[in-house]
Amino acid sequence: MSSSRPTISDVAAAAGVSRAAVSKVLRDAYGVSPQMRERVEQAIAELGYRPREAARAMRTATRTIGVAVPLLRGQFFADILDGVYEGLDTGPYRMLVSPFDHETSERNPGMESLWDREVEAVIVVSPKVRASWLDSFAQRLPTVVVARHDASDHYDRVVNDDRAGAALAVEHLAALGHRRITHLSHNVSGPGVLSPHAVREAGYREAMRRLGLDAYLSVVTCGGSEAETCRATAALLDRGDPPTALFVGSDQGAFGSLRALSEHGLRVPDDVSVVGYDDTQFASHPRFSLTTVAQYGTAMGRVAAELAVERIKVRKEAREWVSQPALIERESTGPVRLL
Amino acid sequence: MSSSRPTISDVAAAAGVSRAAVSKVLRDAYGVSPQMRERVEQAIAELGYRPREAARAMRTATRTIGVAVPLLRGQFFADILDGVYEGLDTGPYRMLVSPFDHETSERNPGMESLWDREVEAVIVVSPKVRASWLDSFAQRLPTVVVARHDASDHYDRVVNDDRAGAALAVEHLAALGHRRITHLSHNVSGPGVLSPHAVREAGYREAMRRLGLDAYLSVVTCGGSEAETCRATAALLDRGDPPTALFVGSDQGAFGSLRALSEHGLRVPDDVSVVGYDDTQFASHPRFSLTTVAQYGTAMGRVAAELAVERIKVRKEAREWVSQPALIERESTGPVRLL
DNA sequence: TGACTATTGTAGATCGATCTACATTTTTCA
DNA sequence: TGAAAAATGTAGATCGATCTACAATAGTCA
Repeated sequence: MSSSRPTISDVAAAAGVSRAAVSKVLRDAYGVSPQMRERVEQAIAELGYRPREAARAMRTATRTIGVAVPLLRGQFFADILDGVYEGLDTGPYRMLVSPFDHETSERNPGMESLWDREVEAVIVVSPKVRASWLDSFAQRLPTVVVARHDASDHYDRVVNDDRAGAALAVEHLAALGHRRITHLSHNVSGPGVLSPHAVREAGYREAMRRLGLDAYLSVVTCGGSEAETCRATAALLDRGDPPTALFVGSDQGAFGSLRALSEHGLRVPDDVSVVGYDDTQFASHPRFSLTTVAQYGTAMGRVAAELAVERIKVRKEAREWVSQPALIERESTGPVRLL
Repeated sequence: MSSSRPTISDVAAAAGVSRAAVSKVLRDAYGVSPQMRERVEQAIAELGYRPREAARAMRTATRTIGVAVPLLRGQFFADILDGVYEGLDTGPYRMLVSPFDHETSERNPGMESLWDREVEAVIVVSPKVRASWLDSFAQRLPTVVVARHDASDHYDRVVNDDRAGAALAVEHLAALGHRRITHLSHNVSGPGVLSPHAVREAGYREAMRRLGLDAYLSVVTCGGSEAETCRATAALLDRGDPPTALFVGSDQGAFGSLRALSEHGLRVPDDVSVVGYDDTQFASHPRFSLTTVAQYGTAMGRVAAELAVERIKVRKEAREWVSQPALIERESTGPVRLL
């Protein structure tokens, strides 16, 4: 009582009824007369009472879905979060976000913290942790993994057809006459991870071969930040014999490449064509006008939310949902320059 | 037991000790022999036991600080979240994020949901809700409000000196010879809110007057998204007599203005100079090279975290921390064109 | 040895909700 | 009217941790 948080007992005392009666009102349960409801609701309003989630969680499900994401830089994560929010907004589930920074290949602390808080399902973008860890986690708690290709009998997956997406990019560039197409890949994950970037790289190699461009295969691997990709691109340009086109593993990275090209005094697309991946917000800005492969992050988030809810309620077996990529042509790509 | 989550009793049974003994090991409390610790830890590992936060919260503080932010679009929010994470990373407090979308002027559901979860303090970016609501909330739970200027005896504030920031922008443009400087303000909040945008607008007016440019005062108000600011800028340009310089209330908005200028075939800075606010990631990209006012969002987040922790532990009275803005000159501003 | 202290462990109350089982009152209708 | 059914309310167990109070055991030293 007094200065600390009011409890259900305080409300009961104020309304002159039992704790059970208040609980019934809170839960909209059977057996409450209009008069009692009235009295209780007034007491609740007077005291500013709100039930403690922790106490509820002792007896009932939390109606909460947890989302674990790497620290929130990067437009693509924001797209996914938006989608999850949308997907849950109309239903009874709330969303709780646990950002994490210290993911290792052995464990994901963001997911563990959500497990501690008894969320009913977890949606996760976890690029580093090994698939076997995710798998054992998912045996305890319904889990939807976004943007990883590892197969699993235990967790749902929402993933883009990155192989097809890479093919779209390569075919587009090849159709413009490019042969020397370098792929800047962010495939930096360790063992036990089948990342989208690994699949994009495989898709790139496959498409290049299919188009008879084996001789021009060229992959540079670097981190996915703008700065790292900028550095990697600069190094590539400093080597003799630079490519006429870049297929970069993300928009974020592509912006870094554009920075490096600009600093090298090269024009886009006149000297070098650039294709990104994700179709993030800035790609469409006229200052970038970046040709890119859309994977529809918001839709992926929305689907992840739906799968999570489904899995809590009824479905037993794991499912996979694949988003179909589309090429968005803009002005960062053009015909190869004839010598 | 069996298939559901293991409890402390399961661990106790497996280790052949009492529940209290396990609890001691968990809390690193006094009175545990090395042998007992060994046995208990082994049982914990075997069962994959992790204590339920909800059960703990019934008896002890949660050691959690909640962060409530509008849905996560916008680089500036991401900067703040990063800062909060950094600020808490070394201490005992964890961070929980509650994104919200349906903030009204009467209440902020994200903050309420954190209160339900018994976080020990709340850090919030809440542009819409009235100050009086924040004030009454803060009387129940330590609260740090980021990016609002409303005075309060109950919550801490972390805020930029927006008046000075606006002056920096105006002075910079005036020094380049601009007179017809229009301010695109995102000051769209209702009553009971003293937003940074309101203060920037006031700062703009004050600086213009101080510089003898009263006659050129011109403010256009629009939402803060890129799209809305783009539309507002386009409308402004369609009116006759367009300004030679724009001071936009945010980088996000400034990117929208750049889009509109580009679509109108106007060059920056040759035809129109543009200044943003926030110094977000993309402002430094050569494709934008946006002159802007830095307010150091990451530092603000870090300070907010420190204030929150301080307030939980010891401090009783509310404090204000003011970040000093700095002008970052880039290539989106230049001398006014002589006719 | 025996008294005192330190160490190691446990029993059981407690936190604030939910919810079953049951008691009491009111309504229905033969 | 009176018995059955429906409506309304409460008592008290319960969830899984923490933590106080205390018991049992081991160690110390006059």
